[in-house]
Amino acid sequence: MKSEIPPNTVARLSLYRRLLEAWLEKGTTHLYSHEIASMACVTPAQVRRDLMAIGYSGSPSRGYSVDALEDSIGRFLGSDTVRKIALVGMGNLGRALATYFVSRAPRFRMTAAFDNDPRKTGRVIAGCMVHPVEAIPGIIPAEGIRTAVLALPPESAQEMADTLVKAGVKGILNFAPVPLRLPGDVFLENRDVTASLEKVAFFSGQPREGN
Amino acid sequence: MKSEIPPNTVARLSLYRRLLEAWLEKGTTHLYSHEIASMACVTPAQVRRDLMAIGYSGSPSRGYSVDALEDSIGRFLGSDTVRKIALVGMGNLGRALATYFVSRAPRFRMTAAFDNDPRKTGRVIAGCMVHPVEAIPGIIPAEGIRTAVLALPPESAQEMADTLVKAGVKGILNFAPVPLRLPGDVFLENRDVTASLEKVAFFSGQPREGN
DNA sequence: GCCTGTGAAGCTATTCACAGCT
DNA sequence: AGCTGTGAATAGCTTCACAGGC
Repeated sequence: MKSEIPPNTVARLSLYRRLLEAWLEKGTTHLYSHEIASMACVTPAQVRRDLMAIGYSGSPSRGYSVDALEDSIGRFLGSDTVRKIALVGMGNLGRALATYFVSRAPRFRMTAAFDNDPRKTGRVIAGCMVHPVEAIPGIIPAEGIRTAVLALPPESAQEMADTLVKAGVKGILNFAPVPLRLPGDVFLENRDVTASLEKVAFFSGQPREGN
Repeated sequence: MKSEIPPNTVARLSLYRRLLEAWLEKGTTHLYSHEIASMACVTPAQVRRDLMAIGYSGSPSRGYSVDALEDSIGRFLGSDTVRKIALVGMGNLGRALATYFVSRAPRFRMTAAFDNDPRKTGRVIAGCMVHPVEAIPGIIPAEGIRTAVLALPPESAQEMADTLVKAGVKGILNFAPVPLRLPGDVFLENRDVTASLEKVAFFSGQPREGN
């Protein structure tokens, strides 16, 4: 095989799609790459490359068909099928994420949530049924869940990640502030909020050249 | 000027530092690059490059002094001085972030929080005094705040970002799921959670080669 | 003229590989 | 022998710039 999709392209496609939906509702039928680029705050060349990656072609005279492109991105990302997600950790961050996903990312289904606190398990919190972590090996394969979000304290993150991978998870979005050691066939995205803030704080101090 | 620090290096330094602190408490005095690398789940060469960037040198025989390195990173990141942060948006995510920072990132001070909901303003929530957004132009310059975290719905994110920049903010950590158009001298880090989840879900489906 | 699609160039980030030190 | 520091190589991502089409 030759062609790989750059991860950043996937993230941008997600954004393009949301922008296109807004235009669809307004009845706009066609957009040029520079118009999409402007809304997404990227360069027009970037937009064309990204669309090239999913094999979608526009017309030089009219640009891209909003309707067909939205559909094309949707099928590429797989959002026409239900994508089941597991959430592990129902602390402050976990609850906020659950609420966020339910209201803002309806294309994902938060199929199951897990926590080790018995005061939380067995209840529905933020729209998600919370199970004890011991139920992971049973529920994940039974539901065919392949994607998990970790919102855990650093102490238990690695252990839960191992449990998830053993149960068949192939992609983890990790909010715990520790690195995870995972097999190479599991996709990992780290969102260490402390490190992000450190980065921003650092460059807020440094003077930067404008563009 | 010639040398620029790679943003990713800054994020990793934040991680190294936290790892070193744990070893300091255990009384370990020296570590080799491959030991730090193993804990951080990166390559030894990456660690040496990162430390080279801050001008810290180890010894081929003993490795890096945990104590001196921790200190060196701290001074480089500026964490010996108080770094004031403003948080804008006290919804579910904002509250979770505030709680998280107060307990897990004590080197940052959440100096002020802002929200436009009158039921929230004037109170202390998650350890932060919440002000109305109209107070931004007064408080930000008075406190000398240069860094802000945005946890807002997409509709108001751009407007609040503009207000913050006008008030002197030079770095924004954006959790709103929209791109922000900002002057080139303002550092921007986007943490669009929907896009992150989309990326992970996409690659959870695709088979990937191991390492 | 102004657009798309895309080879080539340019940047940035990471890893290799080895000289030099102890 | 096994480490660090680093030039050189590689990989990955973004932008340039232009051929080709309406």
